[in-house]
Amino acid sequence: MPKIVDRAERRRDIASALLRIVAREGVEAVSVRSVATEAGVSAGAVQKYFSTKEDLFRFALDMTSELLEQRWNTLDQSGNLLDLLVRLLIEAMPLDEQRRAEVIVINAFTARAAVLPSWAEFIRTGYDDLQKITTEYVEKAQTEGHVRDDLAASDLADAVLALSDGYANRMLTAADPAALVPSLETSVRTLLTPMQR
Amino acid sequence: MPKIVDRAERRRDIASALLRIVAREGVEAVSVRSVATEAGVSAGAVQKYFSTKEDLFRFALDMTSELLEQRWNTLDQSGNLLDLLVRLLIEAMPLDEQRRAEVIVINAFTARAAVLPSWAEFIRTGYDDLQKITTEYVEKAQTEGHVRDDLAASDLADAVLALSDGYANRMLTAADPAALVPSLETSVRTLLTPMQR
DNA sequence: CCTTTTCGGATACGAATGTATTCTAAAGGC
DNA sequence: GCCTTTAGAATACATTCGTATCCGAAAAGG
Repeated sequence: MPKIVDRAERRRDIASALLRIVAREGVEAVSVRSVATEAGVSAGAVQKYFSTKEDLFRFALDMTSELLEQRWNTLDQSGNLLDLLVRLLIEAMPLDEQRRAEVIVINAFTARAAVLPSWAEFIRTGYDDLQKITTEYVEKAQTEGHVRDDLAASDLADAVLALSDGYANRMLTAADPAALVPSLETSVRTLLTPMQR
Repeated sequence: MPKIVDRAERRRDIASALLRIVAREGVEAVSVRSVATEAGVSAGAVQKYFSTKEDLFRFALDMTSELLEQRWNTLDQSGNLLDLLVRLLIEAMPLDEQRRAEVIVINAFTARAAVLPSWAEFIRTGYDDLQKITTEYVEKAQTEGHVRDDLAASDLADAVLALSDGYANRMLTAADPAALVPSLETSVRTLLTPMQR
C-alpha cells in the first residue's frame, strides 16, 4: 500500500550532499535548506529522513568513517607492515575533493567536541579505538622487525596519529598538498624504522 | 573636546571576550551580541570598534598569534636548542583555558581557510612564515649538533609542525590532555635526536 | 478501482543573526 | 560654562535559521 523507497540509500544520498557542501563551502554553509538543494530535494524531504540537523551531521560523520575504512580495506596489502602503514596514512590525506570533505568534517566535529561534552565522548571513543588499533598494528610490526622496538608501541601510535592529523591539516590550506607527501613519508619512516641501519 | 578612550586596548578587551567564548562554547557561539555581553558592553559598542564580524575574527586571530609569540619570548632560553624547541612545543599545547581558546580559534580559521580563498592566503602566509622560522631553527640546531643532519631541515620542520598540530588537536578532546605531553616529547626527540647515541 | 500508507513538497513561525541607524550622555578645548 | 566630538547604548530591519505543520501525489495490496 505504501510508496516504498530505499530509506538507507536515501539517507546516504542526503549525507553525501552535505559532504559536498562541506568540501566546497565549509561547515557553516550547511543548513537544512542548502543540503536539500544540493541533494535536489525539498527541505521537507531532508526532515523526513533526519529529524534534526544534529542527526544529519552525526550520520555524515559515521558515513565518513565508514568510507575511510572501506578505502583502507581495498588497499594493496602487499609488502611489510611499515610500508603498508605508510600507504594507509597517505590514503587518509586530503588529496582530492572526497577526502578533503572527510578531513574537514572530522575537523569540524573535533572542534565541536572540544566544547560539547556529549560530542566529546563520541569523538574520544572513536579516537581511542583508532589509537588502540594503531597500537596493535605497531606492536605486530615491531615483532616482525620492521618497526623499532626500543619505544612503547602506544607512544609510537600516538606520534603516528599526530603526524597524520598534522599533515592532513596542513594540506588543507597548502598551495600544493601533494608536495607534502614525501615529507610525510620521510617523517613516518624516520620515526618508526629500527636503528643501526 | 571629544571623549577619549584607549581604542587599541578596547579592541583587545573585546577580542579577549571573543576568545573566552570560543574556549567555553565554541566558535558557533560567537555572535556580535554574545561577544558584547561577555565583554560587558552593548552590541553597539562592539560595532563601534569592529565594523564587521570578520574584522573582529581577524583581529582575534592576530592577537592569538601575538600572545603565543609573547609567551615564547618570555620562555626560559637556557639549554641546547633541542631542549628549547621541546619547551616551545609544550608551551603551544592547549593545557589551560587560554591556550585551548588559541588552538580552537586557529583550528576554526584553518577550517574556514580551507574553503575561502581570501582566508586561505592569510593562513598560508602565516604557516609558511612559521615553517621558515622553524626550518632556520632546525638548521641552527643541526650545526650545533643537537639535531640529526642526515635529513633536510625543512622536512624535519614540517614534521615538527605536524606533530605539534596533531598533538594539540588530540589534546582538545582527550580526557587528560597533560598525559600526552611525555608522548609528544618522546616523539619529537626521537625524530630529531642524532643517531648512534 | 479503490483505499491506505508513505513520500516529499509547501508553508508557517519564532528565534537569532549581521548590520544600519538613531539617540543621549559625557568629556575636554575654547 | 558652553559646544563640539565621540562613546556606546538602543532600536530597527531584513535574512536566515531549525523545526512544526499541513497538504497533495504516488504507489502497492485488496
